[in-house]
Amino acid sequence: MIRRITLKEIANELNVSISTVSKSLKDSHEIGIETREKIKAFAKAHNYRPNNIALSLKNRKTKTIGVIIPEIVHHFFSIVINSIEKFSTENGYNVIIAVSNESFEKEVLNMETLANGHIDGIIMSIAKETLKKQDFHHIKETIDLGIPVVLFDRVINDVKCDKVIVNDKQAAKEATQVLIDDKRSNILLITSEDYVSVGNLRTEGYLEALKDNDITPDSDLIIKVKDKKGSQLEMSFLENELEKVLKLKKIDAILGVNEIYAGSALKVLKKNKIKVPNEIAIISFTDGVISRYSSPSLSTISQHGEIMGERAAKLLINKLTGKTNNNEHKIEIINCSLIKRESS
Amino acid sequence: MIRRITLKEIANELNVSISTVSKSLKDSHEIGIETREKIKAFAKAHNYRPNNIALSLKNRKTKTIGVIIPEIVHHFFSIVINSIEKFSTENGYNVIIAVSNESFEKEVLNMETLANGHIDGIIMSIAKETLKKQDFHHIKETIDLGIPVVLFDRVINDVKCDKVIVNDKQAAKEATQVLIDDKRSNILLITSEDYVSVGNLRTEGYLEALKDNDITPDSDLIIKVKDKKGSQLEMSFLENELEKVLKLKKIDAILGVNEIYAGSALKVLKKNKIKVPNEIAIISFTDGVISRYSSPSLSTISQHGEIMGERAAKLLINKLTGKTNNNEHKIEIINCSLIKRESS
DNA sequence: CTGAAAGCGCTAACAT
DNA sequence: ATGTTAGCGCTTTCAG
Repeated sequence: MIRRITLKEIANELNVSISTVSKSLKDSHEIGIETREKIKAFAKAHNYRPNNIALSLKNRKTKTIGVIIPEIVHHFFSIVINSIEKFSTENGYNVIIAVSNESFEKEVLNMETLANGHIDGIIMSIAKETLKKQDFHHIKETIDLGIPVVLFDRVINDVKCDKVIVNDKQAAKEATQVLIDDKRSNILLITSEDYVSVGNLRTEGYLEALKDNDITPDSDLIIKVKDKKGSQLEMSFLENELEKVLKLKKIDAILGVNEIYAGSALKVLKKNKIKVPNEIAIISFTDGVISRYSSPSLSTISQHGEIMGERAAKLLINKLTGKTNNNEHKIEIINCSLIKRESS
Repeated sequence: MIRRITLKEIANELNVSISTVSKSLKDSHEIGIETREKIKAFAKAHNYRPNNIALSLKNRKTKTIGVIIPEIVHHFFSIVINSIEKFSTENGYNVIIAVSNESFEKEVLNMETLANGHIDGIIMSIAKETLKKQDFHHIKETIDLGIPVVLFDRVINDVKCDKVIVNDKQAAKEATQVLIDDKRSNILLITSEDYVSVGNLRTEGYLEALKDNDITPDSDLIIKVKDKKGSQLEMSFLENELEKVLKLKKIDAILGVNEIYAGSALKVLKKNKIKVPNEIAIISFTDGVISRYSSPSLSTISQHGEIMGERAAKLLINKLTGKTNNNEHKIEIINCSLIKRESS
């Protein structure tokens, strides 16, 4: 951002006007071929680069997309980011990332900074704390300002914008059915607290599957992992609860709403010398690295993060380029798929 | 970026000049308390936000930092990013991310876009392909343009800039020594190809430890994982090689230069019913999620990604704010630490 | 105390 | 074919 040569300097050096330079560099036929070439040569020699900031000011767009995610050290979100980044770059957009760290305050702050700043639109997944508070004014305000927003994965109903989600409920139902078909009927669900939209939907799917098979749900068989600051704490909470259940009840399967829960559960089972999948089968959401490298490897429900990212980016860019109307709001639903590994 | 109210509009509404508005909003004492308050009230009522693009143009700085990493779906890099993001935000900087995906071309492209664009400085870790090609012109050019660059983890010598690295060689040596002290002398090293700086240093450390203990290195006991497009391929290469070695040689320990290698090795050992750590102990670089959730969990060498990120950001911001001279170049070395788990 | 004007780098409509 | 000018939104110096 320092000494790069400007149009003005080129103009001065060559004793022409700034606009002549500008036009020449755009190869405008308004300018005589001779001067044009001379100017282009000079510019190239001096490694001229247009100042994008000035362009942004003029065009009222920055060609960059803001992404707000709850966590980045997280397999699913990093996959999505990667995919957003890829698709956006291909379409001439930069990506700027902000992490809310599951905090409402930070999310609002991020939103403000991005909205006042160098972005044309926002793609986001909502922080847990925000979901809990049910306070979405920042998102609404951003949209009111005319900045398009696309929500993915953790979305909410009462904000009007494009959304990309996964068929959470259905996928959970199907996974549960797979376990039931495998003659397992005491299925433990490890889920998040109710306000987390996706956790909630997955819980519903689980319950529906039980109902369809005339299995009475047992509230002891549902562990809702309490949010703590720091995943370490959450995990020890989960481990304690699980130990308790194991003593209390006979269970033959576990459905986890994400792979950290399932991975931690697996550790507990091993500690208790319980055979997986013989005694207890496991299926989990999030097809990440834990699932693949644990042993036995975990059967998972892939949420297809790459597709999510790409769809979200596509929706946003379509809005940005005016391909879709600002008042229409699409909801794209991506179908999960079950990846069978050793744990089921 | 659409209808937000501008100074000009406020000025018109209130029949004052733009500069009066500007000054009032900055609470300048030049302006009478009365008009000042009136203007501030009006601005607040209309939710006035300064246009950061205009500010950037004026100040010739954007208050954003560009980060280029080889991969984002990667525990270590995501930790670093997270930390950079955190520290930068605290200091009033935004972070914009670009992923080279280990490709030289993409890295150069990213660099160009960032350098012409909305950033004041760059933090980066170099792509494998770039290391292989030994072509660093893009980095040098960026620096010549007056844009400060900080390199981390995968760095190179012949570029003059700040760097943050880890004592790779020493850490590898110490880890090897730990294995040797545990009466293991047939230690298999799983490393990357030579041009990857960190892999190379770690290999050196391994060799030195052997030498110090009068163990003759055996080239059969060094697997250099070939780069392939797609980590799946790399892993099957690694698995094949490892199977071969297991048949050929008696080994009692493995040192992996990252946790993916170690995790994959662990899978192979299990498949072959080899007891870890009894028959073969494992230590690996990268203290990530694989190490923690595999079983047995892996002893790892933590590279302290949070510290790296913070240091890198601090170095850059110090340059940006003029706290340090543009011509001095610091190299910060972070000490790894060995985290003992079940595999050793 | 308030305002006019220049300028950051660029584009584009409008002269010449 | 080339140049002048206004303007994107803001800050800041200098006049009034």
